[in-house]
Amino acid sequence: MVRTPTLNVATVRRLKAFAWATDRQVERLLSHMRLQYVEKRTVLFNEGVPSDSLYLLVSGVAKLSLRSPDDERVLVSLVAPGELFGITSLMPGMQRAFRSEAFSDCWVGAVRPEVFVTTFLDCPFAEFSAMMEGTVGRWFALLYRYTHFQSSSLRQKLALALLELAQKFGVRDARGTLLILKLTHEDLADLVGASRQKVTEHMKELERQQVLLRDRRRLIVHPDRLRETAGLPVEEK
Amino acid sequence: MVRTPTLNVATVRRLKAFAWATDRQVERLLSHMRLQYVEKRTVLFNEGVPSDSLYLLVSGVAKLSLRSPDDERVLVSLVAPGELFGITSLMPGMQRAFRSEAFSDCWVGAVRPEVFVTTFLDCPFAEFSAMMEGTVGRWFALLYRYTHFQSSSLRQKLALALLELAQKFGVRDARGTLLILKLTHEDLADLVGASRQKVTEHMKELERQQVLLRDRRRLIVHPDRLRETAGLPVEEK
DNA sequence: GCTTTTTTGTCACCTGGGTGACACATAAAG
DNA sequence: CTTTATGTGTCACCCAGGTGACAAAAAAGC
Repeated sequence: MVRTPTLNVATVRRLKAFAWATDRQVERLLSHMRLQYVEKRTVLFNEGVPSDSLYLLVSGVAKLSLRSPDDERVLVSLVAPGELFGITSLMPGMQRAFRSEAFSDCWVGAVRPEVFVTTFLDCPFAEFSAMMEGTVGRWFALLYRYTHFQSSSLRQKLALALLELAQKFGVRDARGTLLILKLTHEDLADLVGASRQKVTEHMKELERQQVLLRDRRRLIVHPDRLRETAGLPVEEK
Repeated sequence: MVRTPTLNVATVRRLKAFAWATDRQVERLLSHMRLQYVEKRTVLFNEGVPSDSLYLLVSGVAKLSLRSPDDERVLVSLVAPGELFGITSLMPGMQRAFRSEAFSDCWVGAVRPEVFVTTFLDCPFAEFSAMMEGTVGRWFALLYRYTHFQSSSLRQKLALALLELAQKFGVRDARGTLLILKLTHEDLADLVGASRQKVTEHMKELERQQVLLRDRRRLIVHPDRLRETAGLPVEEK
């Protein structure tokens, strides 16, 4: 039989995530928090699902991971007691970036992100989350790329990097998406952490396979095919 | 001769970072923004320095990078016009994580983070930034680790990962920092993106070199030596 | 305690990608 | 239009780390 942990104001305030909060705030938060026991190996949420809750790990260890194309699992991070996780819920309409599961038996508190924000910040949730999106949103894109790099071949890394560049610097063009940037192979090599020579080889190869083409020193990429070579699920519109 | 770009309310509102803002807010922001021309290759800020400004890239391309232990440079990201960067300034006392320099000639607008936050959110900056710290702060730690992984050997990756674990799960102990977690070599392998066998080999090696030791299935690490093997500057207290 | 399962340690062997070197192409500078 | 610098393409060679296989050691079940 498992004993429900006491989760009172004093306990919570001892967590570093709440050191700066007032008693009243913590009190309000607790009154809105549903506490749940999560048994080892149980999945709390999966990557790709809508994110509607923010979690506080009360005890135990939680695990954030993702599944790579070749079905290897990447362990992104281990969450310690006192940490907040499931932070995508603070950005509007964002899906969960990682899967979360209990690494050991855990007690987890869940709150709606709106409650969390309005408790500590007295400003409308929508404003806060728009601000988050505009500022830290891009860090997520980065984190996404890097976590996916972990288990990828150079080809896949290149595809992933070019995809990100296409989103940022691409304009539609008759032949695909034109990158309005003059990038050298060396730049790309620095971006994916590889040698210039191998980047050259793979770029040639990608050209041959019609994944991209070059007009002068401008790249024109084909996002769908890039997504495919990166091993990502092809996005349906 | 370079022409100063017109930076009026309409222009700014067209940027996706500000699509949701009101005219009055944008107006206020602009009145506090110092616009500057940055020539290609010029460094705007270096990693490790205190971060006191938030930047808006008006035109051109900016580059975020870092220098790895072995002096390779990792190109972390390219910033597109309309994006905000230098976001560490939104978290209290945080240092710049990356170096930023102009990838091409740029026009850049700088604002104090307090102005930015109070303009769009009408809540005190201190509260906002404490909230940021508590929520997205850990994502930064992750991003930090992953960007540094880029140019590291397995040894260094392991050291980096263990260092992060020590910060989260470590308790001081007569012999060093005890990790209150039972991790298998396979877990570590998933964390650093390597094979179990090689992790075993390197862990043995690290034990031999007194960087860590094992008591049963509990790890006791020596953070300073880890930092050293990770190739990080040793932290002076 | 004994048995089963999970981890650890260590091989021998293979491969993706790093390195250096150099010719060729393209762009900038004059 | 030349010259010089910078980027590209392609080698041959090497090494860190992946893979598979298996024995020894620890844990977990019973």
